[in-house]
Amino acid sequence: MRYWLMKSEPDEFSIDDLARAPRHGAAWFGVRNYQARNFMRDQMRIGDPVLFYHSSCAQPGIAGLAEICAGACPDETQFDRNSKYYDAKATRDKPRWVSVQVKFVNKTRLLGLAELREHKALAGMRLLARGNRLSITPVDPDEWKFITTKLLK
DNA sequence: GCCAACGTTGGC
DNA sequence: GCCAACGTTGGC
Repeated sequence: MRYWLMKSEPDEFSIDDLARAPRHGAAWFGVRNYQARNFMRDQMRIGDPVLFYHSSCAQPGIAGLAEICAGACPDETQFDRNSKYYDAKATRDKPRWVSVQVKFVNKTRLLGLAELREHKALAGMRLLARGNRLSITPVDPDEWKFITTKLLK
């Protein structure tokens, strides 16, 4: 089992939106970065726990917990000419982009980016690495444990 | 809005 | 394969 952090812009899709999603969760579409895609395609498994992170907003930080509830399948938006995620080079035969299904677990207090940076135990987090822009990053088990049992209790 | 950092594209 | 130019991310 692996742990993940997934970024979402709350204006687009927030933890509250996920909480309102159906029982089978919501499709995580629109990822257009190969590294992030490969994480979804090759390493994510059903049941993997997820830190849900709000990015590009007034208060960036961890806003809740989620869980992977279905594995990678083609991201439908790549075929949709009307979508901002449309990719002319993707075909049904050779899809480029995948999405996974994510379901709500619970909302947490907003654990802000500045606060995350205060803790030595989290200094190695991929999220916090200089220049990191990846929207999906692995989280070490120790980091997961520290965040969920120390910072979010 | 600014800007640092990174990813992608495309000419050579 | 190199690398300049460009586009995007995302915190501030």
